[in-house]
Amino acid sequence: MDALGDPTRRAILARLRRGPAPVGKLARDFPVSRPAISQHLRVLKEANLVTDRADGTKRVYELNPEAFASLREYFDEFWGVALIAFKKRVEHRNREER
Amino acid sequence: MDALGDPTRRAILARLRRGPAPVGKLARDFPVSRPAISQHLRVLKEANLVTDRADGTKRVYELNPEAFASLREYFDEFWGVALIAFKKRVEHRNREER
DNA sequence: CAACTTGGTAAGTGTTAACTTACCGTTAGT
DNA sequence: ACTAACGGTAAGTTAACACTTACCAAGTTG
Repeated sequence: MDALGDPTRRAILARLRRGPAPVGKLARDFPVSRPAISQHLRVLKEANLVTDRADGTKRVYELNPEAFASLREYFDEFWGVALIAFKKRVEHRNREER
Repeated sequence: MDALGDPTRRAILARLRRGPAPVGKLARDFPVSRPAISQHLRVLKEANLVTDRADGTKRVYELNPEAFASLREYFDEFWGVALIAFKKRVEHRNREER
């Protein structure tokens, strides 16, 4: 979640939706230096949002489907708890008004 | 999305799942000062994640359901695009292997 | 092997932002 | 009206972080 806080990282993820890409190509697509991209990719990798593999001298980064599954799970669970609590409050209020 | 970058703010949201709460109560539940909570709440409010209303001298903050709906929408759309791109790549690969 | 491409990392810099204390306005109760 | 409770805001400090340049390691190609 912390990894999603930075706009550049979100942009990198958005770019990776279209398919895997090596670091250099990503750096060319963005108005920041290649090392900056590398550092962002490290954060994204530590957050398990992307995976990487070597391809010659290149290193290809790709979206990690599992991460987004668990991210969605997180939201569903969060929202689920909130809904249950909301229902309980409504019931409680009705009971008092009776 | 930027608003979700901070752990304290996520904790505040998690607390608000259980129901609305005034600033002072939130401040007592967290290891930071009341002004810090106020500032976080302002960010959350600007991000439309919470709503607030006056109640005497208290100010009650509450989760905003709409925000989470649109947040989920965001993820669904994001993930949808990625899936479509993935499918296209698979088809393309099959065509080439033939 | 030599030259080139690619990318990770170290070191340094500037800005942001999360926190603190201090202060002020507003509402409630006696 | 006075006092207490509540909370927003201003000002200042400190730590985090997004970025840069410089350097180095590893792989590919002639």
